[in-house]
Amino acid sequence: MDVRHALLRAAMKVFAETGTRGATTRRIAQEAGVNEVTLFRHFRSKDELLHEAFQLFAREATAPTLPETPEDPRAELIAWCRSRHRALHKVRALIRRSMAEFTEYPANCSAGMQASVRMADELADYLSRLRRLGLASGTWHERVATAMLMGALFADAMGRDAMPARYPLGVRDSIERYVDLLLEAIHVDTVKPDIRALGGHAV
Amino acid sequence: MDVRHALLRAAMKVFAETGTRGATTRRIAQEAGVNEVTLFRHFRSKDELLHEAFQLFAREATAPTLPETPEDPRAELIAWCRSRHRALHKVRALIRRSMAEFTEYPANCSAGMQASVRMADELADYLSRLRRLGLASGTWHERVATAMLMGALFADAMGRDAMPARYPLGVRDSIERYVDLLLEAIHVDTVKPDIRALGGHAV
DNA sequence: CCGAGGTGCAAGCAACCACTTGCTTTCATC
DNA sequence: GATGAAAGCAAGTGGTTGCTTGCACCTCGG
Repeated sequence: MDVRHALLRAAMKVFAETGTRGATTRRIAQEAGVNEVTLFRHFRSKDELLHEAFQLFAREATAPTLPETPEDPRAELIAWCRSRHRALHKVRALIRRSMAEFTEYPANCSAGMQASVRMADELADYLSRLRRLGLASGTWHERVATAMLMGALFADAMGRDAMPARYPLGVRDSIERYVDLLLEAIHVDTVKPDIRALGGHAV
Repeated sequence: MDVRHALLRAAMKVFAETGTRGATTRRIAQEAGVNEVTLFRHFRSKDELLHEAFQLFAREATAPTLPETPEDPRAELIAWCRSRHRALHKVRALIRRSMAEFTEYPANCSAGMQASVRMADELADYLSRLRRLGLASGTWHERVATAMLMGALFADAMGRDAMPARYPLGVRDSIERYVDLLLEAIHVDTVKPDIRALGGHAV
């Protein structure tokens, strides 16, 4: 089963680099270090290979969770956002390709979108809990607040390397400040670590 | 020059549907309603056609502007965001394809990215003006606040039709609430229209 | 020692790709 | 009515693509 797994991984890599049309069976086989004929001995067609590769990829996705009972919202949200941003940024090329081919091949995109929806559900529930526990207040809509934070994370992960001018701060600082903006917006009183008291703010 | 223009428009349309590799000269010519040979009489190669098509597309982009002296930040920001969201959503297929091919063909993507950076500059400047005029306050970074709002708009425009579960509210309401969240985050006191006082908030 | 299963290799298939050639048709202008 | 530019049309070039065939090799367990 070693060759099979190598082919699946190679398929994902080549797909991320060149998309479905550009991911030729010759390139995938070469990337996996096997003969092209061997590819067709393990998979009936290129489509089947790509399909199974996407399924495997979706299964491997890890999901960090927000705590059921919030204790330190700021710390918990920052940790969650960092983990999420890291995961997005790591597979940004693949996400870009999948999104581009969403109309053409919706199946290849659906796994990632389901994961995205699950993440959004989790964050929205967490924000609702904050309000229910009296840790947050205001007239905000938890789905909109979720869309805002996750949108910022997503756009950051996708565009940071392509448009550095739009992201003068480092990833760590930026994420911290996204969370701080959201916390202000939903009226969460945070006890920021001492370090921040010294750091001051933007020029 | 009519045929030439039809070819350029057809090239953009087919590219948005299928990407560079999928945009064959046959399909583009068919879409433009001309013979494939005619395509090569007007453009030396497929690459040249696509390149000129991107340039034309970038020239046609319109740019709504935020006022130099803010008067009603909420209304001005909502209008700006709506216009920006509409523009993004209209060409979302093209943006997705361009982003996917950013690594392979950076040139095709650069025009859109430049427009995006210009927009971000404009918004960041506007937010700075708000603070300078005493209309906003706090320790937020104007580039991060900009990234957050534009990220929300971008992700919304790209993902709303693919993941409706994440966007239960309509476009108009959502944008209004993105802006309201941002205004709370950067401490802008807004006088919301009376309608909102009646509307209540999320369940 | 045998045979079965997995692999590599060379070659080939039909379809499609970007692009070219040679020729005919259209049509406004002189 | 002649002329020239722009377009259509049929055919063909060499290269790539997904996929197949036939055969040699190699490494196992029995």
